[in-house]
Amino acid sequence: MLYASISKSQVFISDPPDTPNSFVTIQLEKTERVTLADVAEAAGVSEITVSRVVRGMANVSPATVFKVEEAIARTGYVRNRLAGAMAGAVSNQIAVILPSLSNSVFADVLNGLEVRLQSAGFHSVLGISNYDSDRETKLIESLLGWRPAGLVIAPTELSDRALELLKRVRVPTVEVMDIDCDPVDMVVGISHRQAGKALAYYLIGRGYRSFGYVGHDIESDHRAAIRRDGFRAALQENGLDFETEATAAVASSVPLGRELTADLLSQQAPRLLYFSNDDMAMGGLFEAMARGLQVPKDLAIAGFNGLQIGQSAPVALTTVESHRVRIGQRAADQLLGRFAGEAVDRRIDVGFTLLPGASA
Amino acid sequence: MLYASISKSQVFISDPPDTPNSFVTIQLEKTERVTLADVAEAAGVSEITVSRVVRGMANVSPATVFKVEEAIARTGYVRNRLAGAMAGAVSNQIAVILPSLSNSVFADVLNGLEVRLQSAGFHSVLGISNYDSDRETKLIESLLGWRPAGLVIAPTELSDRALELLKRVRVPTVEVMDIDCDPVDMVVGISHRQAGKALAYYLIGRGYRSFGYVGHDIESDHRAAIRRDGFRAALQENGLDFETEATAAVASSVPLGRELTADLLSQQAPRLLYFSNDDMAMGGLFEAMARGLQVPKDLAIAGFNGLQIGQSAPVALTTVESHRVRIGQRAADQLLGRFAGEAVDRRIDVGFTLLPGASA
DNA sequence: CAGAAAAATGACAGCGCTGTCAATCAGCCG
DNA sequence: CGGCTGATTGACAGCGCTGTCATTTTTCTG
Repeated sequence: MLYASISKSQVFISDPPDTPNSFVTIQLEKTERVTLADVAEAAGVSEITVSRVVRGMANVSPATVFKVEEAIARTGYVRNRLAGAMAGAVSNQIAVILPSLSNSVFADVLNGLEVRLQSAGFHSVLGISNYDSDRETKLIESLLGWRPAGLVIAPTELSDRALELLKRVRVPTVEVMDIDCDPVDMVVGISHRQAGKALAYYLIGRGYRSFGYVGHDIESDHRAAIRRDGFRAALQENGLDFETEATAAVASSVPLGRELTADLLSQQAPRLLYFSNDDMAMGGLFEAMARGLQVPKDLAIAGFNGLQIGQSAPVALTTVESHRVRIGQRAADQLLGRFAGEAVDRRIDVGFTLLPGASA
Repeated sequence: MLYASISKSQVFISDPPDTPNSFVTIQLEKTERVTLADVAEAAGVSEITVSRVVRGMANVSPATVFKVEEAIARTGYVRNRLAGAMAGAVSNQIAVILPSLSNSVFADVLNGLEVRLQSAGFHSVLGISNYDSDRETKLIESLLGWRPAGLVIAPTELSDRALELLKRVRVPTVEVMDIDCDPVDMVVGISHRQAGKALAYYLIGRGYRSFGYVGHDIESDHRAAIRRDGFRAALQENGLDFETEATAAVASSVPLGRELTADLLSQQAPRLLYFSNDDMAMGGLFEAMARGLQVPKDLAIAGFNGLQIGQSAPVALTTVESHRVRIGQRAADQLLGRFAGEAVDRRIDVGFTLLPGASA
């Protein structure tokens, strides 16, 4: 029994029956891989001319462009960027390393990046570090192997080896998210410490004096830790501190926020709960609602990120908008500016926005 | 004024003051680009031997491996995969094309993909089609230019040109999300039509007879359209239909769900609202709560996707879990299986799971 | 310990494209 | 109509690596 697959390039053979189906690739045409040379011959011009047409360079006559484009269509040529990048032209790939995609935060950053990069003809090559410094280093090494035009990274903790790699493979690099650091090259983000402090000042100004903290895995998510430190510093400036803390060494999530809030509420709870982010805060809000508590009268809630869903909740979340999409966009702009030879700032603070909701 | 940047490779010059800062790259060492040949010389072996060590091939003696690794460390060699891929070894890049990243649905799929691909040593190269068939085609062309080892696509509408490209650049391809189609090569997902029908059957079985639909841009999101068609087909089998519909030609979001629900509720509303997805349904839930309506007594709500947040809401959402992360993982597994020469199924149905919540 | 098998290592030829610089051609002047 | 300028076009030499096959070295066997 022998039947061709739809792609016409493969055939599955199920005989002999005692062995599992084997997979065979069949040579269909002799003209398998169409190269520049094939197109050049078909068009009656030289390879380099075809190359110029493919790259959209200006110095080719309209008549020749027409001939070549026709030949490309006729031969079914597909540009090989591998060879192009090798031969000296730069890559249009940008390495992007993020800690996680489970949380919408980094998906937002990636989204912002993609919007800008794609319209400028670049592609992202992705790596997920999972908040693991070793993995981050491995990813940098592996991704730099493709000699990307640029690198965007939401760093976990750049190892010495990582810094060494970045130095060797000179590549424009943008660190994103937190600007409270000494960047290797460029950095785009906000000050998470200031974001934490600003929210605390606001809440103290609103009259709150009793605070609790509900957080996820602060060990790995150091930016969440910095926000908490900032918040706490502002409290301490006013002779206050967190009365209680509920944390768990796992990733943030709505159910985790709900669970930890439930734990806290079973004891005597503080007047206001500061959550490590909006996902957690939504969990807290839901738990309060489920218990029939009035927010903010019985329990006040504050988060971080300014997720859309928090702003649409029946009781809008008091939080800090972290402009994640904008961070991605600005990071892309930094790279594009650098490619264009412009002088760009090393440090871009996109700023955060306090969103005074109804929840605190 | 002249100060060196941290990367040691660049210098910012702010003089003369009337021109913007200019950016100058300085050649630091003559041994700029370390190649296999450099390492080979340093280790006293041939290039091909270094290549074997770098690629972790088995047929090199431990003593040689040691020598070479030492030389690599000493010279600071960084593997150039561009050249490697060119010279015949296959790429470790997988092209991934998704319609959007604004919605967590595709971020989840990407997350599932990354988990599997990364642990097998592959990277994703990303493209966002924005539900635009032309852009999708352009992306396919551009990404295939990198001769990736595989392609994963959540198709919008594969154009003839796209199919032609896929045929020419023979690349294992997995279409993801909806399996109600004739795949080019492989497909992994669920039947959105059946998902729509299943939910409708369940709700009819629960006694509901009055239905309304609240949806986002069905024109571009054809999978949402298919779910709606399936839902409606089940209604019609029972002599029912949507009594009202509220849709808007923009992307789905919680605020949109809330807004459209508010519009509907200002008229006489149906007993149950079926939302195009969970984001929209959360908006509906929030609007109902904000109005003090009892869910499901006053208004029943059903969605699609099984987002975590919906399951943590005070009134858990009745919805259909679409196993998005699993779709990503299985898609990766399909590719990895194909690379390993295994015979893999052309169609993988990961199945959906009805989540009977409290909202309907 | 000879001889065969297995393991380790290397020489060589490209992969497909583009940067560089030279060659050719068309347009235009006096 | 010769000579000059600028626009087109092309020849050539790699980019850095790996597949193939040959060669050398080591290990094993009777």
